[in-house]
Amino acid sequence: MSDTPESPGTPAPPGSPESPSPADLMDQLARVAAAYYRHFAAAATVHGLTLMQGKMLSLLRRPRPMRTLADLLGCDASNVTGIVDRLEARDLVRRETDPADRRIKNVVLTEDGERTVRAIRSGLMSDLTALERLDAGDRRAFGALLDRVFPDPATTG
Amino acid sequence: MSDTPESPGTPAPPGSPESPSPADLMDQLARVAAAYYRHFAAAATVHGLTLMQGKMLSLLRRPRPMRTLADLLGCDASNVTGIVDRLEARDLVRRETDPADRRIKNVVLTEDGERTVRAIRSGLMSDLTALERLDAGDRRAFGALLDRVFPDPATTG
DNA sequence: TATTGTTATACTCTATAACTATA
DNA sequence: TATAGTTATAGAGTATAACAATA
Repeated sequence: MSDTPESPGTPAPPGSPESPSPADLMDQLARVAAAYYRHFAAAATVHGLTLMQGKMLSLLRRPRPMRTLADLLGCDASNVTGIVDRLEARDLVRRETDPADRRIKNVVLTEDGERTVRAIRSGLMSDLTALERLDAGDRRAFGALLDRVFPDPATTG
Repeated sequence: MSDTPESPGTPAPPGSPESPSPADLMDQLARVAAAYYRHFAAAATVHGLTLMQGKMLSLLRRPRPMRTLADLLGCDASNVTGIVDRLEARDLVRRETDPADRRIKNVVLTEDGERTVRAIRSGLMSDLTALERLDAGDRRAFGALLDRVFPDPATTG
């Protein structure tokens, strides 16, 4: 290995009592976000799904209008058509026209889709064994810090 | 807003002293990773760059072989060719053949590329204002927890 | 008129396989 | 032989603009 990806900036030396700077934390968040998606994509690939298809399924704990899915995925509404098309072709989701507003199509998990979502979550969880090793105090602290840095709109507003 | 993305699982009620479960933290990490990339992509878009192009530039604090870039991005080597092509066409990076091993091409930031990287990082940092508001103790605790859950290969090995 | 979802289009990202050139 | 990088290909994700159906 002739080219190690050493961490950027000037992190504190091992065993030092110094705190990382905000910029150091930003770099660490970049690494963590990349690692999370690497694990998630691997868990989705096991079931022949892409990252986006896996994300989509994960959003369907309850039926959602196409439009809402676009907002939650952070992509244009036109993309959702194709992603849902491919999931529907594999019988993982269904489109159901909303009786109250016939413009809206709610996307619903099939039984196969529910099984797949559970399997992806379970596979991901078994990759994140470090979470299981945190004691209750660390979990509370970690959750609180994550929430401070990226406030949850559902919790906040 | 008729369709709120309420958090999954059974999170502790507001003000409760209860700790989130490992599964709750996994969901929170999903939310955080998505939020990080939403901010990062927005910072890259300001400069007319895609998420992958922005990621690529961010890896080039020092020159890197194409192969290493593929490993760091977690994609096939053949993709790097195209991504670097597009960045090179915009004079943000250069390819330089390694004198010691003429098979290797090191990708180097141009001055324009360096400016762009700084601008992206600065734009991202100003989106993550919550990081600036953490005191030294919280930063140290947050960094340590992030490292426990996603160990840094550079620090660990 | 406004909103939901689809289609058409063009571009980017992606993995696979086959290739060139270096080692 | 093995490795670094490229090309060709096909499929998936992406935004934009134009459109139909519904409100």
